[in-house]
Amino acid sequence: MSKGLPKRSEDYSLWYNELVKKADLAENSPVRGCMIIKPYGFAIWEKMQAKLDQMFKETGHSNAYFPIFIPKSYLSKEADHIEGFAKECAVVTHYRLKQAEDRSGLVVDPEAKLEEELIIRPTSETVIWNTYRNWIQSYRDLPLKLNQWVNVVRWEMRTRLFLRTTEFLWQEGHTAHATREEAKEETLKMLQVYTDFVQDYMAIPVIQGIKTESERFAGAVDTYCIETLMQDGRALQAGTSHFLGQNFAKAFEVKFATREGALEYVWGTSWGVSTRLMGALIMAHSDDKGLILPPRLAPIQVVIVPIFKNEEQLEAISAAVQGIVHQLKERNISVKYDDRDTHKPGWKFAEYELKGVPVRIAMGPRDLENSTAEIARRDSSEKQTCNQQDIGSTVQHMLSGMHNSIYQKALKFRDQNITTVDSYENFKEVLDTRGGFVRAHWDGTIETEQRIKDETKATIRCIPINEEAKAGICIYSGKSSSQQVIFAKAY
RNA sequence: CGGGGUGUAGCUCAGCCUGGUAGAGUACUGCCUUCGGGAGGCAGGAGCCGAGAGUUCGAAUCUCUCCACCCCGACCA
Repeated sequence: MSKGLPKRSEDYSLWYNELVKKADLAENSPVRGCMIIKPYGFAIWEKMQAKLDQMFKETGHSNAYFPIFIPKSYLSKEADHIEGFAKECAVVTHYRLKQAEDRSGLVVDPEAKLEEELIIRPTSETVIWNTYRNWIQSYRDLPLKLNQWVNVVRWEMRTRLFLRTTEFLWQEGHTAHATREEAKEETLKMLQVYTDFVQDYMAIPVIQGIKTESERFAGAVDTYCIETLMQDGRALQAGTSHFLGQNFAKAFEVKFATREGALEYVWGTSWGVSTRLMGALIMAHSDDKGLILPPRLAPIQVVIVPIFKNEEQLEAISAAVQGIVHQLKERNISVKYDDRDTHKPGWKFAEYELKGVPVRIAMGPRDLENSTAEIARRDSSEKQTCNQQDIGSTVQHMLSGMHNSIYQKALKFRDQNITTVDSYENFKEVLDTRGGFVRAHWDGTIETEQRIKDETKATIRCIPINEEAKAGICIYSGKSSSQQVIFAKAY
């Protein structure tokens, strides 16, 4: 393991890239734009998955699986949907390879051309709604609330590990309802599930909002989102929940008989979060020493490092450590005892700081004499000496305190970096100097939004849904505006 | 697809201008001393110098062609 990480203040982007690699989260794959998620990175993703999956089940959803291949014709059925995804689809055209004539390798067998080309799912609305047509006949079949954990492919031009990759992992929920109200309620309920998860588990504050027409999901009536702010002042969309109206039901002829016997189109929603959350997790909290993981998602919550000169010392320390491990496991705290003699304590300290392990316990001969241990917090770098018998409770308090502490820190940062502006001059100045979220009045037109984007690279992240709408004047056009919206430069 | 850059040890790179036995740091292997914040010494293994063609007695180095990757722009969760 090489030493040192670039400093955030010097090159934030490089810091992120290096951190992802050095903390053993992920690396680039032989295929451009794809990533190899390493065991440590995947362990974090698994913890996210486990909690989210539980939350989905608790809100009445079931998991299912739909195929990765989608007939090309399906994509064409919803007009806006084609528009949004056509440009980034990977397409399967053949089903066989053969030996080249000159034996130089394998070539695509031109004889094996598919009758209908298949696209690799960029999202699964089409195949799912095509299936829902067969599953839904009556109001008794509704609501239908499914989720799937899968990979999807969107052929991106520029990629970055976790933040934007050609293939990524996500979950996509797809629900069907009898009424508009119920579907809207579902859309907002899942937005709230995401909000709770990101705030309570990832320790990142969010702004809930609704997307403008140009940022809306292709095929949705409304797209709701949660927006987060990274340490460099750029925004990151952490999750989206779409109210699909009857768009897909109409495209795929999904109708149901009402209680009264009338035939009506079904109302739909879809919602997803992806491995991009890993990017948010990394960028929201970590420092120049490495990752800072919120305790509830850390694969290892506590690491114990023995400090010893010889075999006898190690044995004596190990015996005392067993009691500590027991105390921690009793409290469902995940703990790793690193008694390797191949690395020195200082090396291990740096290593676990790089990997964001929330609490480190060090125990050496001096501690052994005093029945103590040294406990260090990753987020604040504070160290304290603790009696061995109190370690379980001390660590437990420390972990929950740490969650609150990093959340509060992120919240304070976020709030300090929301700037309200009343003029375009001021708007540009804020974007150029401090970045962050910029709250401003907007006249509601695509033209204004586009011009601002072209001139400043800032986009409308969302129209907040938890703020009182106050009328005003658009900073760009001077026309009337019904509400302030949130602008930012975004990932 | 435009504009710029880079390909040499697992990784980061020097060497190229001015052709002459393939280098450093780090990582790796072994031994000794160390061990409360990324230790030190000694020894060792490691390379089709991106690919092909050319010039030359001789090419990592000069010439040409190709390929790959990275950065900056146009698209996006």
